[in-house]
Amino acid sequence: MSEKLPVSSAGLRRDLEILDVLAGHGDERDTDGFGVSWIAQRLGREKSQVSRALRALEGEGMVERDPVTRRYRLGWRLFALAARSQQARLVQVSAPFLRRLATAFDEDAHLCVLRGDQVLTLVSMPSSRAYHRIWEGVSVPVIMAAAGRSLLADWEPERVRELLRAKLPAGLDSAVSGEEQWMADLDHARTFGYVASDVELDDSAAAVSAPVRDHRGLIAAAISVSLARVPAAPRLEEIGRAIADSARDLSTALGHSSH
Amino acid sequence: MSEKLPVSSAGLRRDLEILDVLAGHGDERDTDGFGVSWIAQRLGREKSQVSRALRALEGEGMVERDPVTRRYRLGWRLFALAARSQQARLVQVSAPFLRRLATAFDEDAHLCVLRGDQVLTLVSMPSSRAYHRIWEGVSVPVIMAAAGRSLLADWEPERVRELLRAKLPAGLDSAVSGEEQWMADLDHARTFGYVASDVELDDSAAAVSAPVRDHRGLIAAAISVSLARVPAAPRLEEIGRAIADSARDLSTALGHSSH
DNA sequence: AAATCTGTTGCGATGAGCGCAACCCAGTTG
DNA sequence: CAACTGGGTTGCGCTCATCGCAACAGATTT
Repeated sequence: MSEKLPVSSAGLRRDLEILDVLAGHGDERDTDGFGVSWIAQRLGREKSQVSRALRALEGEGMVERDPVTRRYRLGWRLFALAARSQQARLVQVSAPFLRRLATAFDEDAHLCVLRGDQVLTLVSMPSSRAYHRIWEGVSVPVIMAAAGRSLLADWEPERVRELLRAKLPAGLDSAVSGEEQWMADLDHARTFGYVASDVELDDSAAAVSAPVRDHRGLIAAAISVSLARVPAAPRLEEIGRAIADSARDLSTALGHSSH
Repeated sequence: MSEKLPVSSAGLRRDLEILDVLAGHGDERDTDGFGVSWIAQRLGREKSQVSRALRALEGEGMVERDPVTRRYRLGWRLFALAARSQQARLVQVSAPFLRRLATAFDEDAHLCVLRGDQVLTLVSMPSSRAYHRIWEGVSVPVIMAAAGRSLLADWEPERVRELLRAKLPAGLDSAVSGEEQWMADLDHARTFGYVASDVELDDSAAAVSAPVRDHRGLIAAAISVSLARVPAAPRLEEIGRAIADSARDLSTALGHSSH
């Protein structure tokens, strides 16, 4: 099982793989951190390697070790760094807008950005619903995410079609219709400032999203609200407009002077 | 200037020094990032080294490069890592703080988060008292919970008033006075970092709570300590300050850089 | 055009990190 | 008790990834 990858900085990649494991893979249950062997097995790496890497990371404050259970978790330094990243500002500015939406409809409201062909959720304002999956920090393929419609709204139609053809599930008919649906959705997002879509992977029934623009007018993020039940058409439109309004106000707060 | 330190993992240290520089600059002004040479000089390292390291970091999403100014700044991946583990870490890290408070005052200490308009208690640290009600996993309306004052501290006043008018029990006089009391409490929480309130549904006589902020600067939770007897004013203030201190330290441990 | 300032890259020497295996330390089990 | 299991650490040669220099390539400035 000896890897002969071309090269880059292998150490960095190893460290980041470890941090990714420690960040917990979405499933929230295991809250006590993880042990060396478990991580090593999960990554398919040598225990010794992981052990040494973790000690180094601990020395730098990137991870912490529970002195009694001897398990590792992410450390203070990582969080301190994250606080200084560009995204932190975006999050702070958007918080009140998300809160407003979350309480107005009592549904989860999210702020998402596009990273490559993945949609990354930066913030989730939870509703009062019983139990909810945590999406913060999680990436999903852009074509699977409701917010994807808003994030791609400004793309060249050709590029969108390319992406869809590469990524859309193969079934021919559904793919073609899916593609047309997508183009219509993007059009709707551009025209009305919001777009509704049924959601593929969330447990919600539908979602509405709206693009957020930065000071240059580029789409920097998307607000998305997931709906547990699909409302009647007029109500859906009303919700859509509310979200579009929020997105526009947020854009203004970010320095976007509305065209 | 060739370093001959004993060294453990030198690469990691180098990478983190670079990230620190990118994060650093303390000042919040319009930093559009830093160039290779500047960073190299600041760290006393070879340009080439820094250049290569940065490219690797960029490839992993730890830093991003402005395509026009060619300057680097912290990337999305740090933020995503932090956001993903935030919830789990909150529970872990808060435990010692809660325990310290619980033993210091011999009163129950709780960690609560906001879900929509409900307050959910994640952790309860029991005092030595005989009778102890279990709150973990229990949701109560935000306006009924002592911790609510801390959790809403960052809300815009209009939004709070909206919520109160919708939810506060109808009796006209009490509602109005209740509303004013609430706004005063929120003000107190913001100014002093803690707030005391008499409790509506607990069997305790009063409670003190304090807001906890995460790496994004958002109020992620509240520490609350319920008091069996209302102490004299000076003592109450002392307790409040202790809780505020705990909350501040916990915030720091979560990566909140107190601006 | 020369001078600077930026950032990237080719290359040989060398030392840091890899993987294996041995080891330590607790708990379990027979 | 000895044998076993599963967690984690460490000793040690071998190899290859990284270091630093110096040359290079663009932009800007003089």
